[in-house]
Amino acid sequence: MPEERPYHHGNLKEALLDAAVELIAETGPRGFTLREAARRAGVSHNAPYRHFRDKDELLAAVATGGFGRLMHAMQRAAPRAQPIDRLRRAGLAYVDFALRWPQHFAAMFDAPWEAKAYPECAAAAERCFGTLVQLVRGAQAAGQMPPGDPQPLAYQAWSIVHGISKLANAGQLPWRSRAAVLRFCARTLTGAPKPVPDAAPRCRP
Amino acid sequence: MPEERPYHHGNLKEALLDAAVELIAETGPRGFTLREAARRAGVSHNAPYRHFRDKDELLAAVATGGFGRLMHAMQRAAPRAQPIDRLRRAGLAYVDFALRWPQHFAAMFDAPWEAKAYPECAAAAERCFGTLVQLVRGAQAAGQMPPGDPQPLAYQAWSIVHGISKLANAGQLPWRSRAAVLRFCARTLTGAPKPVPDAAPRCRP
DNA sequence: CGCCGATGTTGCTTCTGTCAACATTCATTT
DNA sequence: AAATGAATGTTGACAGAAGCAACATCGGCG
Repeated sequence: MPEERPYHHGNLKEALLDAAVELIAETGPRGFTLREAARRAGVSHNAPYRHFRDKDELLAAVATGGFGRLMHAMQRAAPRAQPIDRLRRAGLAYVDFALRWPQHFAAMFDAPWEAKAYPECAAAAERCFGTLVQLVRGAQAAGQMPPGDPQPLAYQAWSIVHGISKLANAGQLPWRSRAAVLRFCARTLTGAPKPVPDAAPRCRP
Repeated sequence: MPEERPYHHGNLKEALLDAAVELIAETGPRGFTLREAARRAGVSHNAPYRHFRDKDELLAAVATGGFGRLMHAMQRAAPRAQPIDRLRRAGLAYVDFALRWPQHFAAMFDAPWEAKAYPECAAAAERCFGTLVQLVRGAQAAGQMPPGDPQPLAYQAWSIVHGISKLANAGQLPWRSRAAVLRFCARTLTGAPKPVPDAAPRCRP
């Protein structure tokens, strides 16, 4: 196996993706630069064009990878807990992911008006959402969520964790530690203090 | 009052802000360019530096204005309805704002890791959140929300509408019309189908 | 009337994305 | 085994943008 990269480097595509992820983690999607990624991969400023049509395609590839990681993080969360708890843990995993790699997360969801042109990325996002729907379905089957179409419920759950993630990353939430934000998220997901509760009379045993 | 701008244009700062808002609405914060803003304002590419330290400061000013508009939109929402309904309407106004000016909304919340350096912008965001807290307080006073510290409740409400706004703008929600997204938001805020209900033994008379 | 600070302009330098032309290597075919 | 063509990388160019410096123009001050 050729460990030396005399001229053809071997797996530039992977190296570029890694460099891009690293760069984005450091300086954000905005500070990210094709040339700097090439520099870090040890190739000339034009080598990336042999593997990606343009800058946006590399960004899209990074986002695609992010959706994969996010999906696995959600799937790994408490795989043998009660279905409803699996869903909650998956939500916490979502927020945890967003807080650990805020820039990567931003690359996945910001500047999407053009990302729509990358079907692989859209498919990865779709799969990611699909696991959420599956989790909701599980909770429904266990009678822990109201029956019916799971999609609206999944979208609602997604909205909550996504909102917390985005606001936290934007520095708009008052908690500074990841643990504190996750506690807030857990409290919100448990629904103890319903965000905007129904005005109907509450049942208290 | 000098209506002519022979050499000194009179109110370049305002004109630049307007041009920037317009430009951002067209091409997004990413496509935004200081030089193009200057071009639209009819001045040379370096005139903006007399009014803003750099590109980011102009962006921050645009974001600051956005927070003001958003706040007013929330305050205008159903000013004489039931407190809990005022809160819901304010949430809908939030999402409506985000959907109507997605790029402006993005300028307010994306790339914030650096926006923190602009105290005016942070203050505007703070005021914006403050009106939300006030609305929650009103609902609490009317007995329509659980008593206690209104801040966590306000943050939860904010997270929901923010999540819906961001996902919708990212094209991740399935509804294509603004009205449909707003209906989804209204349903979510009414809380009829709780997103992730408590797993604790349910009280059923 | 002459000076000064504010505002606007022209002209650079550096960096980036992208195109075009050229170089190197590998695999395959003869 | 030598040659050839497709991948893959490299060098060099150009346009556009951010930002710095030096210069120009204007209004208000003595």
